Amino acid sequence: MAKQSSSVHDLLINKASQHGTLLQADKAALLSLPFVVRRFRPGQDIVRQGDEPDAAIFVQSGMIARYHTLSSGERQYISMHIKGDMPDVQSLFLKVMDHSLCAVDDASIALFRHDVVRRVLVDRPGLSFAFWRLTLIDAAIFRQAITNNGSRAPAERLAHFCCERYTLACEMNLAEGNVCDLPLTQTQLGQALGLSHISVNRALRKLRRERLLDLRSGKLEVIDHSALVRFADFDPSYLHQSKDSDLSHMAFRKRR
Amino acid sequence: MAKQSSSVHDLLINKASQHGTLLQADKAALLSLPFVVRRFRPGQDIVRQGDEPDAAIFVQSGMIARYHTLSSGERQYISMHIKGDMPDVQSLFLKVMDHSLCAVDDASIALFRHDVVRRVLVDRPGLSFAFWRLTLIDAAIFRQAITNNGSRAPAERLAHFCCERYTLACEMNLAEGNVCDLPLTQTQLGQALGLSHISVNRALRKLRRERLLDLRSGKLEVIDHSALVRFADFDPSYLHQSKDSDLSHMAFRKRR
DNA sequence: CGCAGTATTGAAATTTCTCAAGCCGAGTGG
DNA sequence: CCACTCGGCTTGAGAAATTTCAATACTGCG
Repeated sequence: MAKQSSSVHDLLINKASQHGTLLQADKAALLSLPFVVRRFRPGQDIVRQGDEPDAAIFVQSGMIARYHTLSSGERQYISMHIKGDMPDVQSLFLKVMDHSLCAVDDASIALFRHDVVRRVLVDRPGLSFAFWRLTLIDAAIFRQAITNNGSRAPAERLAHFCCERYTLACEMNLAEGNVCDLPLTQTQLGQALGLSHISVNRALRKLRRERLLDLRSGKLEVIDHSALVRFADFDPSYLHQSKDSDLSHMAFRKRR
Repeated sequence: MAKQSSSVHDLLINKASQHGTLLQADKAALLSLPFVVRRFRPGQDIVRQGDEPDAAIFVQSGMIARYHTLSSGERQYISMHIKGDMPDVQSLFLKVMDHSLCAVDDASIALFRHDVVRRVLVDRPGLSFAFWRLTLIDAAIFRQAITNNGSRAPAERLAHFCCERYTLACEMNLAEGNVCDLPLTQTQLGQALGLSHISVNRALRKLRRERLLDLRSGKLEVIDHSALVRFADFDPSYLHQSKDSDLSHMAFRKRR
């Protein structure tokens, strides 16, 4: 399904196809979208809270993160994004950024101008629905983060986060065996999970000792997947990976 | 702008108009949507995690809440919704519910069948964009909840939550002076904010003593708004209340 | 080789939670 | 009209968890 293609357009079409039923004209419209590629260094900001970007971001490689900055200067990471994600579709409709985006490691981003994308979406409901669905899945992931950070003890919380990251990496064929990239420092994990970096370290030690997972040098190794899922109380259905809403019956062709 | 109208259709049109530029045909399409009204008692579930609803929910009155149920049975509230909210647009595109919805107090809900709504959205990009925008604001609120629950001390956290609820109530003309409904018990507040009900009580005591707000018998009174906002580090821009993305230039009319 | 950033660990300080008990107020039934 | 009950609120005190502080290792890169 997600074949190894270096082309941004192919990636985009694959991603949209996973979340809607695309007509040939939809795919052609995507292929017609111009973009520019930019590279970012670890920690570098891509857009900042308060900005009014005029382009949508598509991740080609690497990991990027959303985060909030509190008035105290403290940082809270909101979500992580990898190849194939469009973490900034919202800026198509919400002019002012309410959060920032930064590169976590070396990342390559394709930028699609908002006006061009909007023009395509007006005429192509099939594409609108596919991208809309992607933003809804994003929202489902936010909801899980609320629950995870609010209701689970440190080790369970970290385990749940790792389950999610591993599952999403697998979906994009980015895992090699039971290992995938997770280039976050323990401090950053703490800022994502609402824990001190010390607690992250101790949670991690526990997960290692119980032989559930290992996480070092930016690589996550899932040692015992089923035990890990059980420990973390991880139910992947919120990721809505199966195209569970079959919209193919919809009369996309019917226009006047 | 939001005039006192008892009609669900008027409410719906007002809401959509606040988030997009609607053509006459868009409004007519909304008016043509059939719905049924249902009433719910406090605590009653509207849809449950795992359900596959065939209708979207529009809140006519009262407060309803999203929540997750953990395998331990513990409950985590995700978000609250009042008159004019459509907390379940996502089920148009994500078949299986990843969370539940329940009534917090007595609530009246209008139900719009998915197939009918989808049919309208296919032909009316202006409506799609308006509702899409609403789901994106929902997502922005989730992001704030992650940050609020992850980064703020109990009193600040509760204060921020109250700021948000009060601001949203004002937006819908549901506040009388500096008072609005907030019919949550301290236990429920704890389940929303990731705190024990004891901590909620102590946070509340602090906010009362400092004369920032009062909250009792389901009513929130904002005593010193500017001091409260400062204390909570509340910046309402994430609510995107001003229609900050002006899409009116878009060629909605251009169809073939 | 050495530096800077990251990881690890212990121990003290603090926060938050749990447990337990009493209070208050609305609704009920004698 | 009053006693009763139930759920929610309030408070204190001890227990438990988490954070902070501090010091030491480790690692990759120039």
